Amino acid sequence: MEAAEHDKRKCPSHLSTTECTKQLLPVKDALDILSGKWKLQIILSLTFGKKRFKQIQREIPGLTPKMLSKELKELEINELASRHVYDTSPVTVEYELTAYGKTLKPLIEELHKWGTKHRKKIIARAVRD
Amino acid sequence: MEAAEHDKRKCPSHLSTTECTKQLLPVKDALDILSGKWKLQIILSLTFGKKRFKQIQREIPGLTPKMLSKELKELEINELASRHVYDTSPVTVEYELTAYGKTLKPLIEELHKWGTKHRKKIIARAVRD
DNA sequence: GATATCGGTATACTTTAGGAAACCACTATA
DNA sequence: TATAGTGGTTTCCTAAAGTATACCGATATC
Repeated sequence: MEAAEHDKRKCPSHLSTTECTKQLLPVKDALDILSGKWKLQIILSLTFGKKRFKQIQREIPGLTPKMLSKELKELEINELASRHVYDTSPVTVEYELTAYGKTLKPLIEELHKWGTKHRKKIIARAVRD
Repeated sequence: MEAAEHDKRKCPSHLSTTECTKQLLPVKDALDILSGKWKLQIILSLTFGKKRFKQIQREIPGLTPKMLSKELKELEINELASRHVYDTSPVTVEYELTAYGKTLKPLIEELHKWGTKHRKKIIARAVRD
């Protein structure tokens, strides 16, 4: 009975349908880290070194403090960036990519590679038609 | 003057700030293809072979025909999936990943790899605390 | 003749993401 | 004493994403 319920058209023979969707969870996690309007730009900005709050905001036109604050908190929660407060006046806060945060690099490069090919393909079609 | 305007803390020395953000466009393109609530599951479903509309819908619980229709159209527009209509009764429509659509696989695997590590890290921390 | 299946579409609704503007305590500068 | 900069928060609002439900014409089955 159990074996008969498995439909080979849906999933590879060694995986049940629910196991398949479980495989998607980590992919969605990774995607969540990178998607959204500002995350990539903020991460990119931090790949070039430590940055202060206003400094990031100035670099990224249109980015409001609310959004920046929210995104930086998420980066911290995910241990991708660290926050350092210095007791100066006015207070200095620096954000920095962690070593772990830097492990995103190959992933972003892979996205860049595929995206570049895709741009070419879509633009080529637009010219053709 | 022009050279002096370039801030090395922001971007690598060979790129201007605007050139940097241009580099992000293809990354965003790739991300757009994969993000959204259903895209990944639909693509995954099609990696196991041709599928009919209702068949996909039955495989993915919660997916409404409106969303499925919309996502399939986007996949078609991006040439990731193809649509074949057969003049049977009732009409048969099959969707299939194109060869190009299959080039997403290494990208999704990369996301899976990073996401799996990330899950472990975050779960380990949750257990620790 | 009623019901079900096929591949969708149409309309109305809720939920989430993001934007605009004002504001906070603190301090340095003019 | 006024102004500007620091790192944010709060409130209100709009736009986009997604959900629920009903419906369509065609045909096959009961």
